[in-house]
Amino acid sequence: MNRVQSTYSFRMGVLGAMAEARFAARIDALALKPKHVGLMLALETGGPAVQLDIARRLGVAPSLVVSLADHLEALSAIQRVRDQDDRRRQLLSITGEGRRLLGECAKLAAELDEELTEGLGEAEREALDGALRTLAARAGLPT
Amino acid sequence: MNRVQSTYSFRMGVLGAMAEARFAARIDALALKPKHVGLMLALETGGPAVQLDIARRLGVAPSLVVSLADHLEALSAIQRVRDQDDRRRQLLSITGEGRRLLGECAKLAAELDEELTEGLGEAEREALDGALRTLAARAGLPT
DNA sequence: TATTGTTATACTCTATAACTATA
DNA sequence: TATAGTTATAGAGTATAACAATA
Repeated sequence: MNRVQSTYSFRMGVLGAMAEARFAARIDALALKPKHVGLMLALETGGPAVQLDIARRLGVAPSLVVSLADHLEALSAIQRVRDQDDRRRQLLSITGEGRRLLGECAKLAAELDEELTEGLGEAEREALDGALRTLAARAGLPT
Repeated sequence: MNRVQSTYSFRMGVLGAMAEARFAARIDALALKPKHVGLMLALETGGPAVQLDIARRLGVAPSLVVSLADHLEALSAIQRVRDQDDRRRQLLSITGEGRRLLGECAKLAAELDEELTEGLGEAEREALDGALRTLAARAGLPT
């Protein structure tokens, strides 16, 4: 008989929520939430973009991008530049401070990785890494 | 240089949120949310329990257990029985209907697993399964 | 008229605090 | 007085809808 708790979906959902909660706790000191990191990451890897594009890439409502961008702009982590050819558009781009913050986040995430994968052997850890990389790429996450 | 997007924490968080959202969409037709499944699972694997214990095991507030249990009771998926030795306590236990619903959830989760791991080779899939099983056990998830 | 961004509003999820009943 | 459960209230996060500026 199949059991819910032995599916990839269930374990991934629960372990993923744990990982996100603990990552969120760590970046809280930087005044960031996971979604802010996602937005900065989209700009870093995809280059400057208008808000509606970001909303599509992140899979969130355009109105949410407004508040995320407001917050990041207040932190000087991104810039909003009005497009002179089409003045309705705001071009978002990451700043040096944004890159610095992403670096801090990377450090914290790497530390967290150590804790989270503590129970795994080296081979198991590499296998997990490989599988997650494949799935992330297939899901369209930034590489 | 370290990149956020190549950490286990980041990938796990994003992929886990995707998995949960898609699982939630599938069980919606059964009038269930992921937390309802978690509660039934706790009763199925741990046996009958009082509400405060469930709250601790699920890591949620006792008041949330009330509404989750109300809903599951209305579906006849669980039973609440007043403890005669200590009439403040309600003993929650899963019913036949609850087990049937868990079976449906398992079927839906297994189907979803197929979709989610579509891009993986057999070896990669098994490696992922092994690593997630280890991590789930270490995190105290039901086995 | 259509589109981009913004603001106003509402909904979902969940926690904290106040309350009821039992102990 | 302490504990189990419940109800009332509040906050975070996010979406939908109305709106303003520009095309």
